[in-house]
Amino acid sequence: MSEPLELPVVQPETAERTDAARNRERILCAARRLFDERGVSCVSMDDVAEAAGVGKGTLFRRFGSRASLAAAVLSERERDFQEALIRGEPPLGPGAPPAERLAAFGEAMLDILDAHSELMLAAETGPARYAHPAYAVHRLHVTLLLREADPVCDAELLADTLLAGLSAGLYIYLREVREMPLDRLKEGWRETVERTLGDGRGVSVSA
Amino acid sequence: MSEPLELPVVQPETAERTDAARNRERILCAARRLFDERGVSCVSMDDVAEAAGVGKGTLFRRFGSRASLAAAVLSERERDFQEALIRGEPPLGPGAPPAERLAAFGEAMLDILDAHSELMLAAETGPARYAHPAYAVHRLHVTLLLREADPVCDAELLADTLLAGLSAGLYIYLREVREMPLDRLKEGWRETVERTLGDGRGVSVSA
DNA sequence: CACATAACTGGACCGTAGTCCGTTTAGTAG
DNA sequence: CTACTAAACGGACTACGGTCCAGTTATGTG
Repeated sequence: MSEPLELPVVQPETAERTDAARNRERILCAARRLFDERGVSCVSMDDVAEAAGVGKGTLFRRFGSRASLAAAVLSERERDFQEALIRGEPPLGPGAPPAERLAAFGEAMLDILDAHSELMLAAETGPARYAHPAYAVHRLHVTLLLREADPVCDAELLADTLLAGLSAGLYIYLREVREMPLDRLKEGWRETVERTLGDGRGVSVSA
Repeated sequence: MSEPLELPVVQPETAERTDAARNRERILCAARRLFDERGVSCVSMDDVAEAAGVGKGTLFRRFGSRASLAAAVLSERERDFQEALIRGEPPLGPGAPPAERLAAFGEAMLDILDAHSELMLAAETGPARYAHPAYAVHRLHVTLLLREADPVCDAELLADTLLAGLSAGLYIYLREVREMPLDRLKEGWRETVERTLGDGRGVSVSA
């Protein structure tokens, strides 16, 4: 409690030049539009550069990779989500017991995946997922909840393991290949959380 | 018990022409050697084709993609592993209680990852992991163990979730970026299995 | 305003995975 | 042995992600 966590928000040390800022906006805008129109996988980086009216070099200077561009397009959602985790209403935000917060976290992630799976898949290509600051935030959040609920567990490791179950690749496979409905995935997540944090099965909950 | 499972072994419906078989061997041999010499990520498909003395078209005709070639190179290990799962000694093979078999399964997978992480990463690029027959075998194995240990759980979903924690991408991240030793990952897996299958905490095991 | 300089720009360029298709060859039937 | 055909072959080709660098421009300073 108190100072919840220092978020690893990326603060540019040097202010951006005005033309650079303008191009960043153009690129993000064009990317959002194209991804929306054609589907993420049918949009190449050249397409984005051309639609934004900038050179390819500029595009890659701003957003080092395709995965990173996808992540940038997602960043607003992610900002809202992080806000809800840290300062929002329970059970997602502070106030609820850790097991409930963890359950709510997963369900919220699944909703985001449901809405943006293609984009999130593009954002976690290769090692990109673990390198992204958003992942670090999620990991820290889950780690703290686990540690709070059960101080003796290996929370650091368990957090990464649990988050693996919320990857976009797995989500798309479960939904599209295995044809599981969203509700089943949410129920499964709740089950996993209960089992992981000990839902009191057997252990008297009368306290 | 009795007929354990029908394994989805890929049986070519038409016999391979002798030149085709020869080229397959050449390719596998060259790939194994190059991967070993330079590291998987420093070997291109052109390199493999040239070293094998075949054209690129032939290479892709035999092994539809890079991921698939990597999987083929791994196939012997995988065959031995599957053999051990189905007919080997307990606790990996039949005979031990499901929770112990599941723990042993994960530890064995972690050993394989330890030995072949680069190759396995290459084999699970993109959606390849879930499409590969080996994944189907692992999934079925874990599903059956879960169902046996706890008939009321959603074993199908839980199996995929647990296997997500054994992906090559996560493994490499945990080992190389987070610098966790192999033993810690094994211990974490055991912990996860215990929590998932109820290690008897509270619930009387006297039955 | 003139200058210096650091940041930005665009597009030519590179290596790679994967495709296409005209040519060659293994296997078979007569 | 010859002829035929389906399969296999190989390398030119494409599309894409990502890099490089010579030229341009925004911005602070005298």
